[in-house]
Amino acid sequence: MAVAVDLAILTVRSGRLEILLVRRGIEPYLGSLALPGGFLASPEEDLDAAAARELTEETGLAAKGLHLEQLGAYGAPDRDPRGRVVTVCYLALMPDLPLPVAGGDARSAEWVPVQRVLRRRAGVAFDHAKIIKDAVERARSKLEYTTLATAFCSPEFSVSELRRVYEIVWGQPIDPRNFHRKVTSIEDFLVPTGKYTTRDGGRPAALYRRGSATLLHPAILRNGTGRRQLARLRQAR
Amino acid sequence: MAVAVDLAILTVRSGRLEILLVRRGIEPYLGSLALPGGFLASPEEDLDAAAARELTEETGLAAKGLHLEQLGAYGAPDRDPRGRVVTVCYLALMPDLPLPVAGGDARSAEWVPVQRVLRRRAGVAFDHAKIIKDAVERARSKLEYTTLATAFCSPEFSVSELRRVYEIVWGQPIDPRNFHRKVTSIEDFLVPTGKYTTRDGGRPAALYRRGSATLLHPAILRNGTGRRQLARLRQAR
DNA sequence: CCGCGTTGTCGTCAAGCTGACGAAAACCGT
DNA sequence: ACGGTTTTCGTCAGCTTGACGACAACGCGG
Repeated sequence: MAVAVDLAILTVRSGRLEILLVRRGIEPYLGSLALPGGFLASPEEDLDAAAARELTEETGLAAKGLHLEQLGAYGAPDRDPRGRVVTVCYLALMPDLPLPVAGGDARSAEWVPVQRVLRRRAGVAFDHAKIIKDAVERARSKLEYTTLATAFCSPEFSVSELRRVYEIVWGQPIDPRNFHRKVTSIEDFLVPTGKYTTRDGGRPAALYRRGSATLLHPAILRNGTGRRQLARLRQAR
Repeated sequence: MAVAVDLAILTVRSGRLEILLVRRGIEPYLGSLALPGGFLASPEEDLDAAAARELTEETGLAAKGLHLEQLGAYGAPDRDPRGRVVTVCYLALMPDLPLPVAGGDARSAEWVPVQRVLRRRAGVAFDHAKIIKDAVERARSKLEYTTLATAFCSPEFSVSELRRVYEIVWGQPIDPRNFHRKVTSIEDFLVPTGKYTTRDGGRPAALYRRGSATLLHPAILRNGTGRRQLARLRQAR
């Protein structure tokens, strides 16, 4: 039985959540889009190490420093026409970096808006649509209770850049003032650099670096599901 | 490369969180405790289906109705001395039911307090200690924001039985009055049966069934990490 | 049958968090 | 200098939370 490792690499780019897909150069699904990945290089290779290796091969970037976590194993018997393949999928988050065009592999890699995949406007190979759906949902929910959103930001970022990450990943607007109050009050989430930027126009924004915190307390909750939200909707009719 | 499916079956029993382990009847690790599990029965078997099958084999209970979710894949190259084995582990939660002694397999199954494993007072085979640690942590955190605690309860249960589940899994006391207010105010979490029980002594307690809700809003947070908790600790010195 | 311990349920209150929103600060380009 | 824009600080009502008092409703032992 074959074991493969696939990667769901997400980024926030040009105002959208996008995922890195490759155009397959071999059968099956020749020519369609698919998650980057491959079979284990050697029987001695650790799963996590294989994922890191693939990540470097596809993006040309050191896996070090990038967030990489296991998403889950997918093993429906008919998911690969070549036979039984179980794939262990990993989720990676990265800032919008220029990719060293077409990874080490001959296959060409491209950023695809996840909405295109989720709305079935872009067909993907195997059961990768389902995997991408899971990856996006994992990212969305992890923004709520971890500091993972900073993984989408460059090393130094402003509060509004962080807010834009939340808005784009969740697909809903967030009040800038309340967001600012919240994130700056969480200990060890953001550490000030003392520097300022005006790259968004307007008043200069303070730049921060990631702090040591990994869990958010209290969490930053999405709207739409909380009871307060529901109560308001009921009131408003 | 071999693919196995293992099970971390948790229950709340005699005031503790316990896990179902089997004593191995074959090498390697003959005689030690290990998670129940096995290799895929056939190349056509789905991972989820294999997990459900193992669950039935080991507990004699229909997997239907029990909570079963994937925990993750474990694939360190040296985790099995026989060679390269990737195992996909599943987490199952169940109420304290009498097991039809020693599952279908010849191996004997027994409930082991997780504390015994986590504190290394009970050695377990392979990398199963790590898996069990992950399973317990998953269960603990899922109690916070899902209705999963009811999976540890019998079909009809009182608020205090539910509270005891939280107290035992989290290992910390919870105020009965606040807990009662909270869980009864969450919509579709508990549906009253109209029946009452006195099995805990004292005033009869209303019996409830699981409601249709799966997510808790707002979440029931563990103590010890929230900022309010921290603030209080600082105050108290 | 009557107190008493036990457990379940309802209330109250202060403190904290959240969402909605006003307003000022500090930059840009014209 | 003057709007336009973005950032940041405040304010306020409404809700949730934790701590805790009070009472209800059982079983039990005397």
